[in-house]
Amino acid sequence: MDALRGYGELGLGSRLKRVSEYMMKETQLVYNHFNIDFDPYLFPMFKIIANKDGVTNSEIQRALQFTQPAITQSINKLSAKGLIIYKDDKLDKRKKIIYPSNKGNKTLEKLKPIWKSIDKIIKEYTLESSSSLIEHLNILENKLSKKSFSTTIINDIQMKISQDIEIVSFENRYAKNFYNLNIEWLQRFFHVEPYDESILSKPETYIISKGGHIFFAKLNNQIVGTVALMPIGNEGLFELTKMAVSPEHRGFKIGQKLMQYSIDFAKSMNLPKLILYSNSVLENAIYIYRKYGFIEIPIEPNSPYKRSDIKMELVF
Amino acid sequence: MDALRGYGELGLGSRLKRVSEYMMKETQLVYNHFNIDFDPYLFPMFKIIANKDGVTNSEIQRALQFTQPAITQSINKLSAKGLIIYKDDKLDKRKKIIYPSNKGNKTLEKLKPIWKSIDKIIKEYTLESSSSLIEHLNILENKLSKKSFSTTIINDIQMKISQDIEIVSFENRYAKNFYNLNIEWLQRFFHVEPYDESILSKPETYIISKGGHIFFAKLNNQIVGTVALMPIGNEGLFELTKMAVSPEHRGFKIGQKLMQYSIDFAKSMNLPKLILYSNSVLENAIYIYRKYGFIEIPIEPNSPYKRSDIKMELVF
DNA sequence: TAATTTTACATAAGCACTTATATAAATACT
DNA sequence: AGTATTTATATAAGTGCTTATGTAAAATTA
Repeated sequence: MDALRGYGELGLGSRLKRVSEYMMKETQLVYNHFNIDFDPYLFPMFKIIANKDGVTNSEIQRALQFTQPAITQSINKLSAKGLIIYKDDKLDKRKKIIYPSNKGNKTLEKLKPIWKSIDKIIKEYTLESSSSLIEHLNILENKLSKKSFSTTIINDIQMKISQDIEIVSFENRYAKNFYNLNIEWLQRFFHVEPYDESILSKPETYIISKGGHIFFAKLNNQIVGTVALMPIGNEGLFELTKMAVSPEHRGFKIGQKLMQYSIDFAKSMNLPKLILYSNSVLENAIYIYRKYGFIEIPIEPNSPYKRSDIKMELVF
Repeated sequence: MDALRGYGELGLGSRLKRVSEYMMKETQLVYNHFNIDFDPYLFPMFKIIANKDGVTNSEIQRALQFTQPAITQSINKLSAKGLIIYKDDKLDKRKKIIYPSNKGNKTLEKLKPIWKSIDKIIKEYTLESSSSLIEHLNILENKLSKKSFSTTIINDIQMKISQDIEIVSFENRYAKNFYNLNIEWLQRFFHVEPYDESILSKPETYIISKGGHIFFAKLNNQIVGTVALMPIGNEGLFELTKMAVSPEHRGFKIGQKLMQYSIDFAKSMNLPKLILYSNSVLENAIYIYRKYGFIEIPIEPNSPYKRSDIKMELVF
């Protein structure tokens, strides 16, 4: 029982507000999912700044028809996020000319695929002929209530990226990527031991030459994730380890793609099972392990990694 | 150059917000114009309270899908305006049951024609078939930019009321209306003199029997305004005086309707001119006098009214 | 050239929402 | 019956806008 809908044209103002607020909130969730420090309400301003390369406060104000203090405040927010920089106008000392910063341009590149997907999905939802504005709103709200807007957008983006992800095997030129991808989470969560340094610096020596395998996720010719299968003991037991995804590419299910590939590979080798060691602070990783069928088993007192407090296995 | 429009589907969220905010603001202007102490954002809540006769905070919340604090705050606002009253639920002591107050019901009666007009105009603007939501928004915004929404609504209501207004001549049964209508503004702006009391209490004696005329504006069988033409001296000079409109019916151009009728009447009597005395604080009245062609002339030192500081005449 | 008006931007406070949290009463669980 | 959970409402603080106002520089006018 949606009272606002029952009011028809009379409730249009409140109705528009409700839909708008919903979409803003959901868009925020999408930005959060992809770890982008950006707010939906900043979108119109930031897009103008990005398009025009050098605008003033009042130029934005005229283009958007918000009040001038609203623009000033949003600009301050963009500046606080480090997305824009100012230059003083030489000819008119009152003016502050606004440009996207380097970080701003990087953020923009991350935002573009999201904006593209939003545009696509909204078109799917609203490019329909109808006999009134209210009917169009009904259609839109019905679609939004079936599946949340954020989920739809996130899935759409993940699917698109997923199609473009290619899994490749180790080559020497990827050694540096292997190091960089893994050192990031090691440094962030734990202390990097000398043994870590060795294994990450010389994967050829420590993994490949011992009969192990390293796979990489490649997106647009860029290495964005990795995982290794390392033999332990000499009974054909393999450990899944050194899984990492670039911070800029989290949220695209790249970890899951690597995991699926590793499992398929292990099965094709007729391995009886895979084991892995992890730590309970690595919640996202453990979520993936569980999702792909790994079950927690007791960890031996002298486990090979000091930092591990969880051992899991996947029996085929 | 409207950047938001240029963004198409991508800018939908911001776009909806903009249209919504515009309509809210304009609706506020309409309420202000008709001297109704009400806010557009209170509309959905107040309509539920009015329809259901006895609702709780959380029932409203479920019907509108706002957050519960939003409802509590709006209810407090409605209460502060005196539009609602509470009763405690006997069975469940947590609940506060909300009803419209007497003032609330009165306000509701004033709001209904406005809501009716808003619904009608929005239907005119949006009951059109189009191939996308954005196109519908374009149509709506184009129409809103041609003539402000508030002006359109106010004119529509004024026109409807104007058609229903009937001007009638003095009868004894209207004497009380003549008194009440005039005493209101006299008390509000000035001090009521004994002579005022006499003339307002006995219009028959002081105006009609001396060859004067009194007209009344009648709306739905209710007297809502008045004006008098009073002879002064014995050279056929008439003074336009005692013009008043009920506070509940201001904004409907009733004063202008009475003025037009008086002028037509004076012309039909072949009067050479009309004069009037007023005071500069009565800005709305003077606006009407000027609009209908009255010109300010020097006021005699011993004018008949202590409170007058302006004298005007309209020569035919 | 001096005085006035306009333009560009900033700051303060208010408003209608939000999230987070508190409190009391009713209901469900064991 | 006693305890935990849920429900109904209130309060506090934050957010993105608004209006109102201030300040400095530029443009216009006298």
